[in-house]
Amino acid sequence: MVQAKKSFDGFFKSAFTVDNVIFGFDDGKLKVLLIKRNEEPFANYWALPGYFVQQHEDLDAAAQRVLREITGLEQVYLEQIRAFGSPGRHDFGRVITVAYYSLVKVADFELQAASIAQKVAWHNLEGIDTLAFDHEEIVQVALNRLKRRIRTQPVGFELLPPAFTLTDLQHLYEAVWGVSLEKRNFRKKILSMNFLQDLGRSQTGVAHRPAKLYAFDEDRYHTLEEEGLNFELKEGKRK
Amino acid sequence: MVQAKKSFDGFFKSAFTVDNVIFGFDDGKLKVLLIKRNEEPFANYWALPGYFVQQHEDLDAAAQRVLREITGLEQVYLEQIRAFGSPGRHDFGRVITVAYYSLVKVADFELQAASIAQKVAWHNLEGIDTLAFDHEEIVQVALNRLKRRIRTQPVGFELLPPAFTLTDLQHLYEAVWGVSLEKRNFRKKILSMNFLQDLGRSQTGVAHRPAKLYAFDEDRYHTLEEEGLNFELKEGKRK
DNA sequence: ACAAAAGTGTTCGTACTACACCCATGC
DNA sequence: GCATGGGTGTAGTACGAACACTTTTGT
Repeated sequence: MVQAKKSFDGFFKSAFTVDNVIFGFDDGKLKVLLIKRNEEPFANYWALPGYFVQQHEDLDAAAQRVLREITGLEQVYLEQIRAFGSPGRHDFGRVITVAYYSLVKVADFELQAASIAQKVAWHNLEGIDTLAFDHEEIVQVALNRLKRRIRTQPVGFELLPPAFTLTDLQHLYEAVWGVSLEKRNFRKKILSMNFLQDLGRSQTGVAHRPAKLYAFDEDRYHTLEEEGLNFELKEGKRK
Repeated sequence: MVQAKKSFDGFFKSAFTVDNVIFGFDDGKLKVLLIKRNEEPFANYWALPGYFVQQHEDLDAAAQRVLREITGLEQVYLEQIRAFGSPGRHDFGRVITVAYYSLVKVADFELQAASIAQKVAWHNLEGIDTLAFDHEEIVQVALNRLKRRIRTQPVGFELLPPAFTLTDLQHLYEAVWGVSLEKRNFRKKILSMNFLQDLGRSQTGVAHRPAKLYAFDEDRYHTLEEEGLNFELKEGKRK
């Protein structure tokens, strides 16, 4: 066995990292959390938070660690996107990265610069230009994944505060898909699925009729799902 | 820079492999191509075809190479699933694998045992029990991906011969989804999308009314897609 | 003539689309 | 009282679901 391993030694010269596309939703816009690197390569470039995976660390755990270091958050939506591994994507040698995306509630934490970063900041998705490594591509792929996921899985709520209005939810879908949706139909569709809990409270301090607040009832959703509900929204065609 | 790299040397001790879930469709059943390993670890186990990625090789290219070695095929549908990387999934050290799946036409090639394999054979998806490494999990994830993909992308045709009948196509969907579909509705839906080309020929030598043969018109599909067609089939509820 | 699969048309209900007006609050 | 977004009902349409019989071939 040790004999067998010997002949494969030549392959054990690579490293891998995880990179995390952390999405947030604030001010009606979809955001991504980026760090300004202070290490080579790509020092002073904006980049996705990520780091090398430890020798005995699970990939998911590594992604979670990166998330925790930057946000302090533990229990958030986290899903692997895929691996990116062009040779030559990293100066130090062969490094493939396993990309993840997570959905967080922006209000839940204060940004904190980690050891790898000089700065941490939310960026609007449109305004993103040159990022370190192949991170622009990763962000694109992450966004496409998110667009599809929120169509058929109730993950949008991960980006909203625990109590939100239907309009908040609609704006979220509009921001992610880049479309505008018809208010009445959107509300009917969402409410007909019956997994939103009317909190019996309303907004306060707004200069117009205050909107009702709702919460996503996860238990109820799972019950309905067992019973054959299939969550699915249409993107519509309007720009 | 060399200085900078030095401190990261500890991370460059890993290897990665690609593993390929090669799907085929034959005899009305969905199949997976497996090899019987002749090397440690897991010698004599059935496994997904896969191998170490070369130091300067692109991931997609590595997956293609594995496919070519076993099937001789080059231009086939190939898509990355994701990375699997529990520590301890490989005896030789830290090895993560990047899994791919491909869709091939069974009739297009003769199976040939590669250097890594004693035997190569198609296996029915149900009959799969113990595989090497975490390959059972990978097959499951691949199957789930395929189930979703064929709902909204015209990839099913990759599994069928260039000329096929509507019943062939229906059986394919039924096999992948594990449901039975209603013939008239299925045909109406498919034909209404207008991207199947009626070849003007029919089956021969069957002991019943011969079925018309169709081909998937890829150019036409792309045109229609630009114009806003959205391909989508429903799984239905019937078992 | 019989077996075996191909092929087809209609009805019904559901769910999406489009659209315009009144309501509650802050200033 | 005015500006601002919250909230609702209805009619038309399109699409999916269900369903049974005739047609063509080989044996």
